[in-house]
Amino acid sequence: MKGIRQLADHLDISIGTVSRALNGKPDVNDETRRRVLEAAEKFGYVANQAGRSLRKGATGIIGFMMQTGHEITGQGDTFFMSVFDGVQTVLARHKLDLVALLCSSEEDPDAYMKRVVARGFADGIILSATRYRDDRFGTLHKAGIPFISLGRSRSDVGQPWYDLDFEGMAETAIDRLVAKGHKKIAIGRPEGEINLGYVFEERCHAALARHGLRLDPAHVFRSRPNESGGYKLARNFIAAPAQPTAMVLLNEATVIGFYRGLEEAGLTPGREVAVIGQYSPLVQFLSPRLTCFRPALRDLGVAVAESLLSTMPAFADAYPQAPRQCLWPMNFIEGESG
Amino acid sequence: MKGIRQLADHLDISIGTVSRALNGKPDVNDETRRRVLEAAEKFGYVANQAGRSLRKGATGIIGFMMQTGHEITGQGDTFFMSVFDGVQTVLARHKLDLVALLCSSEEDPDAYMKRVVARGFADGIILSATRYRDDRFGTLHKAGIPFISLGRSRSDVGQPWYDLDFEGMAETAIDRLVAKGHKKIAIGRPEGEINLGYVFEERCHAALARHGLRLDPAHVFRSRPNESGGYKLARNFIAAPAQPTAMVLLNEATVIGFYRGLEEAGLTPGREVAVIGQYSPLVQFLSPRLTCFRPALRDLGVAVAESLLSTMPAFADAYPQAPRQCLWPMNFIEGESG
DNA sequence: TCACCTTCCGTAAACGTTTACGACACTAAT
DNA sequence: ATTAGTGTCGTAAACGTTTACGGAAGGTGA
Repeated sequence: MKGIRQLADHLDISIGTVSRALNGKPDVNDETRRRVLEAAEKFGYVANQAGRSLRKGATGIIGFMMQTGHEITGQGDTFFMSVFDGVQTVLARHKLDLVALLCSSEEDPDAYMKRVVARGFADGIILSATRYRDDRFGTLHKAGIPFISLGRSRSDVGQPWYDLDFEGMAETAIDRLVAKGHKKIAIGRPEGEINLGYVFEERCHAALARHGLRLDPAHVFRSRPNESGGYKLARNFIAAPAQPTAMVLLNEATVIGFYRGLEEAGLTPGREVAVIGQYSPLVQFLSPRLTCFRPALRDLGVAVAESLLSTMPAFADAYPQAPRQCLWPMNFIEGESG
Repeated sequence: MKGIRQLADHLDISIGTVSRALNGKPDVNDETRRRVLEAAEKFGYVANQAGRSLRKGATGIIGFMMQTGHEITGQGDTFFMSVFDGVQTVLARHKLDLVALLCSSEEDPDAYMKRVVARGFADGIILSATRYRDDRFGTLHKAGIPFISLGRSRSDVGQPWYDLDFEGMAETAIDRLVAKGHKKIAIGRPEGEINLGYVFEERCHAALARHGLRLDPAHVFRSRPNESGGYKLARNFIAAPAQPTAMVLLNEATVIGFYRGLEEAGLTPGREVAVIGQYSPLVQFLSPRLTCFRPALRDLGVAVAESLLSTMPAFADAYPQAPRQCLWPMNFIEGESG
């Protein structure tokens, strides 16, 4: 079955009617519609993507941009897969499809975004791994393509955004550590321009100030958000001046390496050193169990998708009051590590 | 800049010439081409996806199909991201783009594949998470769409495939364990219809037979390929009849839970129980370090992409001798666990 | 009977490209 | 002076849909 032409010929009606029947337009006889639907099902006919989107000016596709180098944000697969799952349940209601736009580590993300936009690849975009300065915002804004960012940036252009509440996490973690008597608290943040590092450091700084403490610049550690980054971080931590007694980390893989580094030095998380991090499925299988913060990721995906659709004229009606911005809460999970 | 029409008007030449200039066709004056390229760059013009692929009958897109539920294969993000990276370096040579086709956990993978095919979404497809029986092979084969599978299936239709050499891993692991004196060796395989479980069990069975040993059916454990699956697996392992002394696992997350389960029972990997698994970036940060098998994933991506392109008429010339099938080697890494 | 409305369907244009074809100007060879 | 060839470009058709428009057939009310 090549196209609508063949389907129409087979049914001995015009392609116009076939198209209307398939798209649920009102002006087609019930019996005719039934026949068309039946034949389409039988032959496995599905409208060609290119033809349809050329005519309609819309693709029916929502793109989720990710970078292929796997050490950008340090969010693991379960993170994205859970978010995707939530996004898809919303998109399915409108027959929209989700695809992941994979930007190679060899291509500049800003240039990649320009290409995607110019080609008219997607009707809406979800951004991740947002940087401190991020040209993708401007590109999408200028092109008038609806988008939402998972993570903020200094380059915000008034688009909707959702972000994990690392600020709340910073506050709660610091409060807890201070209450436990810690005075010299260190933090780890990802290398590079990922925006959440800035947000996190700033808020930790503020939270400590509230308690009359200061965040020693020598106690702000940058590392790649992976296991070996965490391992090196542990060595730097141990060798740091004015030895800190607690560490707040953002990333699961970093925690693994950090644990190992401590262990090799004869230190145990939760005893000599307090460690607090972000939840991932493996943290409860670490020993000692990690004290951490856990966001509801599937629900986040749902909320993000609804917020995006609420900015798209074709779907906005269905989501009259989707929040445009949100700091997504992270639940505290008490472990043994801090 | 809306389209080629506007670009042509601005340059005061015809759209045909603009198109030819942009596409590197020979019959266009050097000076004219320069002007066109310059203007296109200046205005950020990129050919519209729909128009182009409608006319050409090709999209310039290669799709990598993944399932959104994150416990299908148990391969983590670093696995796919590394493979993607390799695939993209090859695709970039031909101006092809890679996108991940995300099949929702609520949609049947076979039905999803049918939709993708009928819409004419991609020029070529890479399949992952192949099942024992997998209708996607038939769908793609009938539609005549070039594809390759990362993993085999009983539903193979003569398409190219690449697969990690779990057979070699099984042989080597079993040989090693037997040489170390183990007689009762257990294995873990993923739940469900993922094909590699079948392959792996079969080969372990054969390897043991070579040594005059048998694989006790009670020592073949099925689990979800995640941490809690591995944890439960440890409890089952410990309670198993005719207590086995060694375990061969396929998946990194499973290993984490398995370690924890053993530890809670006062058992140490590499002492009371031998454990062998698959590499992931975190295994060297486990304690004791995991004895494991490591595939070169980026290179695998390169090879897979080249094999796929070698079956596509438009690109086949560049890859005259890409292997159509390959069991991708996994390097042995000696650890402390077995 | 006529006018008017409704229901259903066919016709054809439009979406933005690529490319086969032919036209034109010029050069080179006969 | 004719022919053939080369280099460059414009024209228009085609790709597979969706949809505005109009027309035919039938029903309804005056």
